[in-house]
Amino acid sequence: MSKAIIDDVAARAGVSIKTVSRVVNRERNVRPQTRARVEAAIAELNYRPRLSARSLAGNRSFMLGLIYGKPGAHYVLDIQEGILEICRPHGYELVIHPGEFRDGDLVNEVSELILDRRIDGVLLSPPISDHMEAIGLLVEAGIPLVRIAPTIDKTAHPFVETNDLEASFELAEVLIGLGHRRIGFITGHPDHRAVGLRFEGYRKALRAHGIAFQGELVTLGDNRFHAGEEGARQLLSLPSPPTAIFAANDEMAGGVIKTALAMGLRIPEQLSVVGFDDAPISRQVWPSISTIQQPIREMAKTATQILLEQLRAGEAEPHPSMHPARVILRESIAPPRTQTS
Amino acid sequence: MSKAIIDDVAARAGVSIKTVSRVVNRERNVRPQTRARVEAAIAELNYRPRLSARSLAGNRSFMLGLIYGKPGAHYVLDIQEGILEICRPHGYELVIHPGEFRDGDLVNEVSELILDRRIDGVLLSPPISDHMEAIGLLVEAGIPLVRIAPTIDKTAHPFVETNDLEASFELAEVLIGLGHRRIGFITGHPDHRAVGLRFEGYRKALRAHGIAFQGELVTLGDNRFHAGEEGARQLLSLPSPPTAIFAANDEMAGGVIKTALAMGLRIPEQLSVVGFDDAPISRQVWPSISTIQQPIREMAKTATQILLEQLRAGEAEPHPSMHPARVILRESIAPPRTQTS
DNA sequence: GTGAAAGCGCTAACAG
DNA sequence: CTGTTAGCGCTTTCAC
Repeated sequence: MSKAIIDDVAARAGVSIKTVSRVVNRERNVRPQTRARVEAAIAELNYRPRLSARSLAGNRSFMLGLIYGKPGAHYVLDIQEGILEICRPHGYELVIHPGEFRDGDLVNEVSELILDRRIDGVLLSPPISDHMEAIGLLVEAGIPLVRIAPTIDKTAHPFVETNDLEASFELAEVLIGLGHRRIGFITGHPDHRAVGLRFEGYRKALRAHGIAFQGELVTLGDNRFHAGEEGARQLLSLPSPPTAIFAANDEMAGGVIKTALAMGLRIPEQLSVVGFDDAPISRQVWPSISTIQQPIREMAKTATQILLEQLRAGEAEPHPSMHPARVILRESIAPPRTQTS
Repeated sequence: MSKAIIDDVAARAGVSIKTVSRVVNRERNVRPQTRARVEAAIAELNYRPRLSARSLAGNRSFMLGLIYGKPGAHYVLDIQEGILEICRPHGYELVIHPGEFRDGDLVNEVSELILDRRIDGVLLSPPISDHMEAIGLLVEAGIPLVRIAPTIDKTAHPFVETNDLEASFELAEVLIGLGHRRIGFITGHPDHRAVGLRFEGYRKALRAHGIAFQGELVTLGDNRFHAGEEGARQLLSLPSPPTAIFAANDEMAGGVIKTALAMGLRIPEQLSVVGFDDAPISRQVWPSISTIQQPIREMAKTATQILLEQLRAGEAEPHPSMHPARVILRESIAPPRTQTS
C-alpha cells in the first residue's frame, strides 16, 4: 500500500517538490532528463497525488457533474458511460445528479453541487439541457458546462446535438413512400424539447408530400410506454383510423405495438409503427420497430471532450458539434392494406 | 455567492473555529446555547464547509463508490438512485465505476479508486459483489464495503440480499399448479451467481412435485435478450417441446416471447412464459410476462445505510439484511393445452 | 466545554 | 529550467 507523498518522490529523484508537481501536471519547462528521473521515482514509489490536497491547493476538484432528467434508463446509462470513457483517463471523476425538470429542488441541487463539491464542469443531458435557470446559475458561478442536445438558446454555450428534425422527416417519408396517407403521431413530453423537433419533422414531411395535416391524428404523449398504449387506443378507435403510427420515441412505439396486438391487429399488415431512439425495446418487441438511431454515447463523449478542453483552455466558445442520426428499418412497417379494413 | 469560510463563521458567532467545526460535525460537548449561536451564524453566512479541505485534514473524502457489472440498464439505475437517495442527505457523493467481471482492469480500477480518490466506502452490485479479488483488495486497504445480493462467502462482510431461490421455487410452483409438466429453463449468466439460484429454485420445485428433471429442457443463457431468443428456438424445436418456459430473467423471457410469436405460437395458449426481475420489458411486451419483483432499489438503500453506519461506527459486522421478492402474475401464463399440438 | 497551534499534501506565486 | 516560501480551509492534538 503506497503511502508515498510528493516529498518522498522529490527526495528519491533529487529534485524539489515543485518539479515533481510540474511533471505530474504535465507542465512544460522541465528538462526531459529531469522529467524522466521524476517519472522513474514516481513509478518506483507507486506515487499518486492525493486528490484532496490538489483540490484544496489548486482550487479545483477534478470532478465533473452530470445532471440528468429521466428520459429512460438506457439513455442515461449510455450518456454516463460515454462521459466516463473520456473523463477517467484524464483523471476526472463523475458525480451524478438526477434532477426533475419541474422540481424546484433542481436549482438547489445545482448550487450545492457548485458550492460544496466545487465541481469543475458540468454536463447537462436532456431535458435539463434546456433548463435555462440551472444554466444561468452555472454561468453565474463561472462553471464551464456543455449541453447535450439542447433545443433553445443555442448561442451562448457549447453543446452537442443531433438532427432530430431531419431524421424524423426522413422516417416519415419512408412511411409516405410506402403509400401511407393517414399517419398518426404521438408526441413526446413537452419538457423534453428535443422530442418536439420530431413532431416538426413529421409535419414537414406531410407538407412536402402534399398531405393535409389532421389534428385528430395526433395525441399528446410523455415519452413513456403507457402514453403509447393510450395514444394507440385513441387513434385506432377513430372512425377512420390511421394506417401507420409514428411515436416520438421507441418506448411509446412499444406501447402502440402492445395495444395494437391486444386489439387483435396484425403488424405490419394492418398497422405500421415507427419510433425513435433505437432503444433496446425497439429490437425486443415483435415485430421489431423501425426507428432512428441516435449516437447518444458519441454525443456524450464529444461533450466531455469539449468540456475538458474548456477546462484546459479556460475558453467557453459555443463550439457546437453535430452527430447525425440515422434511420433503421425493421419489421414494423409495410404498405397500407389496399381498401378494406 | 457565498465565499464564507470557517473563520468568518467563528468571528460572527464569537467562538473559535474549533467550535464551529464541532457543530458542523455534530460532535457532542458543545453547550446547546453555543451550538445555536454557531448554527445561526452558519445560516446567515450561508456557510458550507469546503469538502476538499475537510478531506485533506480529516483524511476522508465524503465519497462513496459504486462498482457495478452490466446486468441491464434499469437495474443499475435503480441501484444508483437508491444509493443517492440515502447518501446525499448525509453529505456523501457517489462516484460510479462500471467494471467488467472478467476484466483484469477491474482490480486496477479498484485500487485507483482507493488510492486516488480515497473513497470512504464501497458498494458492490451483482455480479461484482461476488468478485472476491476486488473484495480482498478493499478489505486489505481497510475500506468498508457492503455487498448487494452476493451468493458466495457470505460470512465476512455486510451484505443485503433477496430470496432468489425461494421466489423462483414459488414461481415454478405456479406453473406446475397450472398443470405444466414439461417446463423449459433458460439459465442466467454464469458469472452472475445470484441468477444461478433461480435455477436451483426451479429444480427444487420440480423435485417437490415429483417431476423428473430433464437436461434437454435446459439451455444456457447469459441474461441477455438474444439468449432468450436462442433458447426458445432450441427448446421449441424439440420433438416434444415444453409447454412452459422459465427464463432466469425478464430480458431473456422477452426473447422467448418474441421468438415464440415469430414462430406463430400463441401465448399463453400454446406456451406459458415466466421471467424474473419485474424489469420494464416484462410489462411492455404482449402478452406481459409473469415474473418476480425484486426490491432492488430498497436493497440499495439498505446497503447504503449499512455502509454509512459502518463509517460512523468504524465497525464491520456481517450485518445481513433480507428483502423478500414477490411473485407477480400477468398474462403470459395459462394451463397447458390438453393433448393435441 | 472551549481554544491555540500545528499540520494534512499539494499548488501558486515569485525568485533565481 | 528549477527551487523557496506561503498558504488553501479544515481537523487534530493537547491544553485550559
